[in-house]
Amino acid sequence: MISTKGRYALRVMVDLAERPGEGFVPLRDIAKRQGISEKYLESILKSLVKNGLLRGLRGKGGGYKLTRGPEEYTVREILALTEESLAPVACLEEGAELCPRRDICKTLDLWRGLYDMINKYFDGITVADLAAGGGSRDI
Amino acid sequence: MISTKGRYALRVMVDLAERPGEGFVPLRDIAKRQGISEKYLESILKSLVKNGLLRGLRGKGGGYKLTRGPEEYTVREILALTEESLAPVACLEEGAELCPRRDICKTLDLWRGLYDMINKYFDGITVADLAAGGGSRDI
DNA sequence: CAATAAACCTATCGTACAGATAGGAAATAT
DNA sequence: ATATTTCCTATCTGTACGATAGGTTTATTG
Repeated sequence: MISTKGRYALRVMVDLAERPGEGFVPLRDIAKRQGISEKYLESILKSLVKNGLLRGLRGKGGGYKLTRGPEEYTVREILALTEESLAPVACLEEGAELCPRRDICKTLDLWRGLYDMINKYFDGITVADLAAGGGSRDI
Repeated sequence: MISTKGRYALRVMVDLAERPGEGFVPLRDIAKRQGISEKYLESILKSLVKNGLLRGLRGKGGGYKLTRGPEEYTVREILALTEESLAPVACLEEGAELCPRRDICKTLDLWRGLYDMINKYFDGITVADLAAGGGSRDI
């Protein structure tokens, strides 16, 4: 289950991708457009800045901007930062202690296959894809 | 994230599938083999019985048995019972209130695609597949 | 009929984490 | 100087996961 943190992070990235050349965009504007609490969003953007996906500038005229082109961010990269883990089961999480049943477990391959599939899916979609494709296709 | 409930349920189904023609298998034996607390497992099996995936018989010589052939249970069916929801995001859960941003949301299609993919994956694997294929392939 | 073995039922509990809120400190512009 | 904005730290609440405990009903067996 993807948390609001990850979902909000993606929406912010798309929001910024839709404003190329506008320089630094203040959190306030993003939060208002996206209908997300400013304070909560702040904590999310902090981790994106810390990991170099965004640049933040303080003071008047400050805000946030992308550090690369939208096509250079994969969905996976963003979710990996904001989610605790993308692994579908605890025993596949990084740093998990080795399951004593791993050699006889009849379900382990099921989870490995799922994990692989999800990772590939998220790897294959960029912020640019979301900005271009998403939204109301149901016309 | 799949909970222990769903993971344990699958392991129990496979465990029973590996014992065809043994009649009713007591919870005690399953729990011991799988290394799971009896009491906890009990609550999981209850829901499987209630939904007709297993038959339970009380009293001496009682236990649990499959109600169909192992190839007639899909993984999805089992997980759907034990997991609260398989939807990757809250807005896709059944009975969720309609998101007011659903027509402009740039990420909704991303989640729909993921949900579809996961459902198809789980639909395509049966308990018989798990019993046959899983485990140590790394020989 | 008594004893035993098993599923069934109800209630409780601790812990962790998601989701959020609040208040202030530091930096940048005008 | 003042306004604006990110940055930092701390705190709070509800909820669901994961588990445990004790008792009740049903069936078999000697």
